[in-house]
Amino acid sequence: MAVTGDETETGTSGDLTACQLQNTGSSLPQGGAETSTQGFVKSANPSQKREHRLMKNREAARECRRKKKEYVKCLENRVAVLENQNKTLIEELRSLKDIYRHKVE
DNA sequence: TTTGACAAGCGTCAGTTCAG
DNA sequence: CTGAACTGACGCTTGTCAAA
Repeated sequence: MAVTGDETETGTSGDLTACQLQNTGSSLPQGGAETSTQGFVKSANPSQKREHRLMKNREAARECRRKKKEYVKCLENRVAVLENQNKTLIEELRSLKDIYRHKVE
């Protein structure tokens, strides 16, 4: 056996932490250099404010999609690893059953 | 070559969440 | 309470591919 031993190691425990989507960066203050932005927002006229808001949202949407894509890829990885692990365990069980049967006979 | 179906990516809006 | 960030939903554009 030891067919997929290496893969199990990269998978299970690692992916549990790697596949987190919710709190990876969403609630972080994103850079922290908001002072200039705030100054701008206060002095800007409504159409400038709107433009600024749209730009911010555009970037946020892009980032959101990037994170989601990464998360999905991570989950798919995890599925592959677990499927391999499952296959290995089934094989192992079969061979143990076989050994047992020969002993009994 | 043309055309229709499909997937992927994008921008925008609206609703939600959270820090200040 | 308010402003900023996040995200689901919607419509639009673009690229790819198989069938005609």
